[in-house]
Amino acid sequence: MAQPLFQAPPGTRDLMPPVTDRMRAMVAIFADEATKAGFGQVTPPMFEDVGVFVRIGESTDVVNKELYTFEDKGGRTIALRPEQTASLCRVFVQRRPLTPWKAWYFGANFRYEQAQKGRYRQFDQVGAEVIGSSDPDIDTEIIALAWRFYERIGLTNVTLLLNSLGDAADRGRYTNALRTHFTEHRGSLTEQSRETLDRNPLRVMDSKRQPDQAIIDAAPLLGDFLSDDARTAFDRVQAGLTALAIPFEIAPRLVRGLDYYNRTTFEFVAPGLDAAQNAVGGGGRYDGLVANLGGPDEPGIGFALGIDRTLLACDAEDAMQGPDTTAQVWVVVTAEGIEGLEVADRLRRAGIRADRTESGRSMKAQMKAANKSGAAVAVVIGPDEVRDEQAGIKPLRGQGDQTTVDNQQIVQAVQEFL
RNA sequence: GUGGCCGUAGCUCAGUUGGUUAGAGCGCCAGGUUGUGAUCCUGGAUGUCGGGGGUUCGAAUCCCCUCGGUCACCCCA
Repeated sequence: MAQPLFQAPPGTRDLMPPVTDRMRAMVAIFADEATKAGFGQVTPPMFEDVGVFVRIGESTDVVNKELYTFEDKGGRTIALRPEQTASLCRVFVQRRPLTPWKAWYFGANFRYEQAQKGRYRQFDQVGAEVIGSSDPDIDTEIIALAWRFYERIGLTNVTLLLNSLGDAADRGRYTNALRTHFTEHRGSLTEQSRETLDRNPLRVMDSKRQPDQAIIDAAPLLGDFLSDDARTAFDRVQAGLTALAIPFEIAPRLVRGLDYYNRTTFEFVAPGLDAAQNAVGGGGRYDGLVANLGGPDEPGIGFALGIDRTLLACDAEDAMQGPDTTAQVWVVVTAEGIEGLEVADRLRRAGIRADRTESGRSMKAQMKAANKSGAAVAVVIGPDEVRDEQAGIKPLRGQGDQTTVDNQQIVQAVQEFL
């Protein structure tokens, strides 16, 4: 049937091996890097009071049109999280851990969007946040965490784009300058950009539409609007990255889509990823968001990395292959008893990946399955072996004849082939 | 939300200007080898041709609607 009765909802996928194996390994590497850097894992619920996410900014698409919301049986308005930074800020406000608080996370996010390559309605991210410090060296440290992660998974074709949005006041002055500039050229802008201009002039900078490019190129640059403080901090971050030998590219027009960002913002782009969506990670400082959520006026910075997209980027350069999950040994049993179960269990307890064919199949069928599994060796047990309390040990690759060992020697005999 | 392309077996796909019981390869199952895989040979099973409606003597093929996939816009990881 080409279209079964039920399918995964649009924009969602069923992740299966080997993708699941690679993702698991990737998350384990991130966990290791984050732990080494002093971050603790935090797992907030996948849904929150919708208000938590509304604080991200009402002019962002993520909240004004992509939010999955529903009313629960208690009459609360709940939203599936579209990202986790706001959730982590809520955790901070509710739990009040000591500052600076360093937390990392992993999990699914949900956005109601039209799916395309690298973009799904449910997608996994790993991320890290530091709340309670405005030290620009923390900015560097957070960027370094992401960078070292990419290095560890073997992804080499990644570009770090860096910018500073300045403080709220700088941003306000800059936004006004942009509004003036774009309004002057309003007639030449695409219709979509004109709409964006009315909502949020900053975001017009993000347009990839050809007719807009000339006007965007002529627009004032954020760098000219930075306060001395913001400028000094930005310089310090650049010095830090240089000291850590982390290459970066200043992207004066990098304007990230979430309203809460200020000062340091960055994005990781994978040019090898053959898709329109080639930003594999991004983040920035969000001083003010915690206060917005009803907490103390603590600054914060963090990033999120898309697991799906990162994996796609890895595909482009054959990186992050994931663990070997093929069976090492196949247990072939044609006797009536339960020897197959027993031997497989014994091998597994010895740490060996051992599998078997369902009982009752012919020896030929079982050997075929053994061969196809990729196992290096088969343990063969028929009525004769059961009677003699022995087992046949048959190499499945290369040459070598089948040998016979005592039942108690099976694990040891198999190990010689691994 | 908008647009392009695409829906035929488990998978990849063929199917002429509409014309008999809709095909191939791979995979799967069985046998050749009554206790031994890979190669080889033989045989076998599986399709509401995504769904609904229409045109027609006749529709996988043409028309309409609908569902789904994919890529792109928008936006973002």
